[in-house]
Amino acid sequence: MPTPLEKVKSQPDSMKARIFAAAQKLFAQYGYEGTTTRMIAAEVGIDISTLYYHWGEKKELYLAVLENFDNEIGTKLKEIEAIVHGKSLHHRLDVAIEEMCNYLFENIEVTRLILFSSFLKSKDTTDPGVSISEYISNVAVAMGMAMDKSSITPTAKARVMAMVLSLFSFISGETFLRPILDVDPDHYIAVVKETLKFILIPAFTQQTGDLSFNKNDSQADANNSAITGKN
Amino acid sequence: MPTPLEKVKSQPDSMKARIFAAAQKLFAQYGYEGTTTRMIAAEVGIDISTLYYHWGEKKELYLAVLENFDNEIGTKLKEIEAIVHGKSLHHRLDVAIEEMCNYLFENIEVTRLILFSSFLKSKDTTDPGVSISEYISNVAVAMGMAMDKSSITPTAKARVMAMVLSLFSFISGETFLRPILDVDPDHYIAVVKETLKFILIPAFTQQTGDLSFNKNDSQADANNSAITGKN
DNA sequence: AGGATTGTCCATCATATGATGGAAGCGATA
DNA sequence: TATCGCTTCCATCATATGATGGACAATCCT
Repeated sequence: MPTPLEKVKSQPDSMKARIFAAAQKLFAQYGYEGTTTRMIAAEVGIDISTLYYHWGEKKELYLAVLENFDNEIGTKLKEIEAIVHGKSLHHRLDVAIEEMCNYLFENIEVTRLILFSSFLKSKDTTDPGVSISEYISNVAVAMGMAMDKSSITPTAKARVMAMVLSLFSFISGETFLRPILDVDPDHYIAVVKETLKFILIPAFTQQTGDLSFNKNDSQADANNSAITGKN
Repeated sequence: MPTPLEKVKSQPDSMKARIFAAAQKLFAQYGYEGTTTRMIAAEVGIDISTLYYHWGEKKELYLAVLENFDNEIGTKLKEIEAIVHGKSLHHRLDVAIEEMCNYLFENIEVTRLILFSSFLKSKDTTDPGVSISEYISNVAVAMGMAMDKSSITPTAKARVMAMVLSLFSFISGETFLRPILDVDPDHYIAVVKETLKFILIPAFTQQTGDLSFNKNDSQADANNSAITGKN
């Protein structure tokens, strides 16, 4: 049975869903404090009263946006895990980076939102909070960095975090970072994927002995140091 | 000759400097919109009029905070470059990560601020903007990824970006991430350093020959032209 | 048709916030 | 002491914002 939010989203033309979409976009662009109910209403082209009629107070709308992301990201992670289950770590990373990039780039606003809502303090005491921690643990287990979710070392968690942070940063910062790279949106996605693979795959597939979790991937260090050439 | 801002900071007990410090802290915690002049005044323990007397409008104070960071980070990067100049890339990365972590952890608020001010849109048209782009180019050149600042490929810039983003994310998100790792502050710094080295050093020093996953970028070129090669 | 329900907007309120003017305090100097 | 300049605070304003009540219109149901 669908959650109340799923029911709303299943009718994208409904006023409640249109308001939701506008709110998602604006909250992500300007943050919670920086977004006013009037901005949201204007984006939809309605009166603020209509907004309040459908959603009640601003915070309710904000929480719905967060809750929605939480569900979506969880579903997406399970999807990816199903695809790559049993494959080599190298292959898993490749697919995961590819898939997560595609997904998050289609939802840049939400990606921004989750990063900011996690990092920025709220003056309100009622912090919503998305279950990022849960996902990190799941990924760590899925990558074979721990036997189960209760026995994950801080080191392992931090390494998964590094992956997530890189990914989220590149996508959340697109409007800021892309002009620096001076590429068009499609190229930006490609560059980000390539960069993430460049950064992450060597780290996780190397044999360094201090990794208690490395199981099925022995990537001999080919000493093709193309970058170290200088000096 | 000191800049106006340096002059202010040189007298830490002066009202103007105390206001500056409080503003820096609060802007970083709550963002620009989420911070009110009354909050800043309350933090210092003064009336808002006193704040306006010393700094004028809110935006002026905000810009000063950004400008200050801009100067500090630029200085720090030059310091690090001076220390590691001529050393191996591995050693440079090791020192740079160590030094930047130490520095940024001593200035978590400012680190947060710069990340948010870059990533969050402002309703005001006058975007301040810090010269991140400049620093990325400098680092790319310093790492031997390009001959000069005018000939840096998007790929090279993106790789430097990945370093910067990881670093900034881990530090900006400390209040959110540390509870997930469940470690004390000192341990958190250590874990972050170790994780960044784990992630970054293999990528930049081993270069396992396969950027095999991505299509076009065939740059198996030897020496430092692998990245600098303009396509 | 007639009434109820639903959805939308206009007008409005209460509060928070950016900003200012003026009075009062305080120290230095003549 | 009197005066001046610098600093701080109180009172206040104008606007923006979250939120609400009520009027009006459209739709549905009998």
